[in-house]
Amino acid sequence: MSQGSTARAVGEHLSEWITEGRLAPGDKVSETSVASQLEVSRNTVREAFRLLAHDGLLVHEFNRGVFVPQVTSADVRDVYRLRLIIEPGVVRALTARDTHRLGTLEAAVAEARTAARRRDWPRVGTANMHFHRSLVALAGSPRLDVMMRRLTAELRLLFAVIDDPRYLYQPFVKRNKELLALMTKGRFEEGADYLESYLGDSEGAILAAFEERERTA
Amino acid sequence: MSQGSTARAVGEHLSEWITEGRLAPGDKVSETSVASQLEVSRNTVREAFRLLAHDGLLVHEFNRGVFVPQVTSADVRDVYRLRLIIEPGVVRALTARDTHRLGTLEAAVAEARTAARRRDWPRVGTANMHFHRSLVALAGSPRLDVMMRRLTAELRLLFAVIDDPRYLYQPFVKRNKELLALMTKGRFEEGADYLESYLGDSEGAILAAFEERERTA
DNA sequence: TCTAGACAGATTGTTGAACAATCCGTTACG
DNA sequence: CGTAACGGATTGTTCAACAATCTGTCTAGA
Repeated sequence: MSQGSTARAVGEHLSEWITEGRLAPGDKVSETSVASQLEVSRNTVREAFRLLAHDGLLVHEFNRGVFVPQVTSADVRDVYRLRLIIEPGVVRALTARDTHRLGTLEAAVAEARTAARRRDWPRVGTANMHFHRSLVALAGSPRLDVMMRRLTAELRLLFAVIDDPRYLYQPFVKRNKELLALMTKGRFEEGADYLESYLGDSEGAILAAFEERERTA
Repeated sequence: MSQGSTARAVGEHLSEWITEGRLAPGDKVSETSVASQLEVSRNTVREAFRLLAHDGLLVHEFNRGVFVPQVTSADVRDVYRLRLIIEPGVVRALTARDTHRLGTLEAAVAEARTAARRRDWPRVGTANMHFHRSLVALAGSPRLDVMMRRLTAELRLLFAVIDDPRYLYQPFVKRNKELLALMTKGRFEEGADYLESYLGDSEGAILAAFEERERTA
């Protein structure tokens, strides 16, 4: 199976189920049902639960079980508030030396490009996640990487709520590419500004969808 | 015992063992030894391990076991780099309204005061942790709270390496109190500046101890 | 002497069954 | 109609066992 732990494999399954909407926010995820569906032991499922709780994709309530988090517009604001602090900050702190360390970003852009051509929007989402994680990784802070990992995981949770993912994912492909172009030229200050407006737009789009949804509900 | 989960109780035990130096950085922590010492099942120990790994107090290596993280001066720099961004940023973003929301900070200062009088330095450390977590909580960002929880946990890990904790903890009592005084008066900009220099000093002190240690080793 | 590989012991990963504790929806009662 | 007891279902924890992997030792060979 996927190298090593079966618990990890179970975690990846659950992660897909969540990002693909097969498990909706608020849903309870029972140990026995997952165990029987994936043909693993209950104990292994529990370990997988802990892994996903680590990334914020599941919440654990003692003696009650694990649930897919109920996300609201407040969560959208919270996630983007942190992204708007972290990501432009990282870009602004870069110097000319870093121009030659953008390989992972280029890979992520290419990944998004081919996925978009194939209309494979979930994969575009993954590529986008990779892009922003790689961006933050340039700061060289292991702890910031952990934080960003969690943020991007929760980001996908937010996107999973939206009906039409294309509407949200499509703009990323172009804007990531343009941001990378600026950075390759060493124009980091411009890049940070661009990223700020880009994130602001993104937040606005998701927020609109959420507030619409909350109005009806 | 501590309400609810025994896994959590085991986690708290391990956490103490680490912060008190009974478990040193680099040490391997075996499942069976912990299970027999605390008279719980191996499975419960594994769950406790995951909880602490979540806070960065243990690292899990597949098929090899869990270890107390090996901390270096690079980790000191990383932790303080993030603290220096987060904490003064939070203080600067406060407004007059927040002047009446400093109860938890006052409690933490009081806790540190009484603990210091009793020469109970580990408890002073805990109080200091509470102070800074409460400070960041003022930002009202659940995700930032999670990040800060991890940072403070790792901070104690760093302190655990130092031989004489008094030397490091004592200054905190006074400076937290003074910072709180500024904030109570609504002088947040000054407070942020104060906090910056305070954190800078703290980093310097710990860094000196670490670099001395690394020179000998 | 040093390196490489095989072997054995110890540890982790996972399973399955079992039981206590807790939660939750239903029912019966006031 | 509200409430309290009841019972089924789910979680928390334990235990025993086995497979997979790691680690250190020992031997064989250059």
